[in-house]
Amino acid sequence: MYMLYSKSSEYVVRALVYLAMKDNADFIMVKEISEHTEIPQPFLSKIFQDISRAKWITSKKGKNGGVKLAVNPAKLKLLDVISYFDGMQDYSRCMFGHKECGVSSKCALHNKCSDLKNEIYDFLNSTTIADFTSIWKKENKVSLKELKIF
Amino acid sequence: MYMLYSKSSEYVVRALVYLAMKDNADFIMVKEISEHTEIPQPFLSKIFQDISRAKWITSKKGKNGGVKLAVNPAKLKLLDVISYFDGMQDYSRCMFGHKECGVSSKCALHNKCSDLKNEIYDFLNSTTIADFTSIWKKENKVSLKELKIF
DNA sequence: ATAGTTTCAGATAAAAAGGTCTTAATATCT
DNA sequence: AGATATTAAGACCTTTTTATCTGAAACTAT
Ligand code: FES
Ligand code: FES
Repeated sequence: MYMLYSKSSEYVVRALVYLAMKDNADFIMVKEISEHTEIPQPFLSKIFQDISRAKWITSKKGKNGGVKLAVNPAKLKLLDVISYFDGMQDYSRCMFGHKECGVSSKCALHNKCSDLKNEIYDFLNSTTIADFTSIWKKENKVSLKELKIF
Repeated sequence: MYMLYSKSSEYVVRALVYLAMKDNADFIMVKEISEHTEIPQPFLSKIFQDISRAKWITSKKGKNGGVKLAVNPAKLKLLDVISYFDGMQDYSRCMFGHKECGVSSKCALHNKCSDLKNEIYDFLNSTTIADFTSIWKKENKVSLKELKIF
């Protein structure tokens, strides 16, 4: 199955959204996140190690330890998250690698392809982790502002 | 790097477009296709074996042998090609696998996500191999009708 | 201090994707 | 018939991705 990003990217988005929905005062155990997001725990640990290096979270060992967001989720763009794990895509490249297309002339689909790529890019570039949380928060009877994170 | 399909799918689209642009009277050597499309020859052979089973091409061994389209490229949808190699995607699933979303309530992005997925789906479902050939053909001073394929 | 808890770090393993090679079969040409 | 050309088939290899395991380090509470 192929979508726009790797499994690691999907997982980390899911995990970060979970964190963004919680009160950011306490550290949250990887185990808890793993259970709620259905991400294999050892794999999630590894992913958190990675983004800990990127300073998106802070972690604490030992009792009452866990992980906690270190950045404002409203500033964490999907594009950044995905690029961090999968590398930056070349959105100017023809989706099917026809290299003749666009050089001296264009295929009939060139503009249609570009439009689609642009929409994908814009979505990933304009969407943040925080964007996913809004309605869910309401359901949980907690609003973003009530949480006063950052 | 992650796009919407596997390398095999990308390759086969490129190869099929190349075939669709040629006079369909003769068999064309895999080697020639490999060189023009910059697909590793042994890998391309393998792919052709696959789509030969699917009856999209016919092949002939021995001198003057090669491969040739067996179906009208205007009937070969990208979605079919990609599904054949990568399996059918679940376009209803949340892109990030948040399973709570959409059940009792939706996240703020639900509609935006759905729109994007739909556009991807529509593009793949409405585009055929033949759609890529039009302008290139003109460059090569050969029109689709002149070729009289099918 | 000590015991218990939890992440850190790195090694390792399993699975999937991408790519190559070799031999056999088949067709054509002379 | 024999030589040559070309795909078929499948085994094999490599790399990347996904996932797991283990021991050490760090923190807390008692
Ligand atoms: S062939 Fe890809 S955009 Fe024209
Ligand atoms: S969380 Fe994916 S569409 Fe709402």
